[in-house]
Amino acid sequence: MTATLVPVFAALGDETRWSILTALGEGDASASALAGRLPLTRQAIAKHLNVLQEVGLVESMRVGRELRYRVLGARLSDTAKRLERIGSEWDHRLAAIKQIAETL
Amino acid sequence: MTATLVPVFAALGDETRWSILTALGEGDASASALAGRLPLTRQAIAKHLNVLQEVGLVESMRVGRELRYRVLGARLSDTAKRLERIGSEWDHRLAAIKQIAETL
DNA sequence: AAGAAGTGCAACTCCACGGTTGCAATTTGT
DNA sequence: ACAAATTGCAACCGTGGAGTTGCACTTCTT
Repeated sequence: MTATLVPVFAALGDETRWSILTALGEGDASASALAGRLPLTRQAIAKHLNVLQEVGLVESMRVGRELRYRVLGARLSDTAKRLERIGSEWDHRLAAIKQIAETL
Repeated sequence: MTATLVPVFAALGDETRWSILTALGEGDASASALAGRLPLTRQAIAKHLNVLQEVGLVESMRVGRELRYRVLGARLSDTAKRLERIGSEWDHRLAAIKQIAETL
């Protein structure tokens, strides 16, 4: 469930994937439905949705004969928190190093 | 200065780039110095450092004949904040949509 | 002055990724 | 039972990114 961080960033590092996410933000939808709104083939979209699902940014559920997808905003918030932590730790470490370097 | 968000994620979506960042976390270093610690050519590292610099995750400064790089933790924190925002907005929107759907 | 250390640039290979097309399989509605 | 809608799978193509090698250029050091 808690996919490692890097693949999540890789998934978010693609413009068209964001267009799919924002399109999904208008409401849950299937790959075919999204293909109607975006300049992409259904299959291309399906591939992207798989990527997004594998890193937990999206979840799917069957509704009759269609697979409906939903954005998981929580995953974004979670990722953000982890990134924030790393960022602040980095600053602390750099500050510590600077201290040491200056006291030499 | 404030590079668009997506390229930053693309830069962070690479395992070896993280290894470079963490290596840099031990203290500022040049591409050649890093090449001594990582299983990569100096040129490969230089390319990655360019990518990281273009999205503002790293800054460089000349010291004699070498180019020394430093991690910018603040950029990570900044990116995290923006991501957090997007995530929460998403949840709000989804909640709103759910409301509407249920009151139909 | 000369060699060592470091950077910059260019060309090349390899492969993963985004995208497409085509067809089979499943499910729904009438 | 049949046609339409939807998904699933596989093969294929093109491009860009990661990495390497090789060489020229600059800058220390002695």
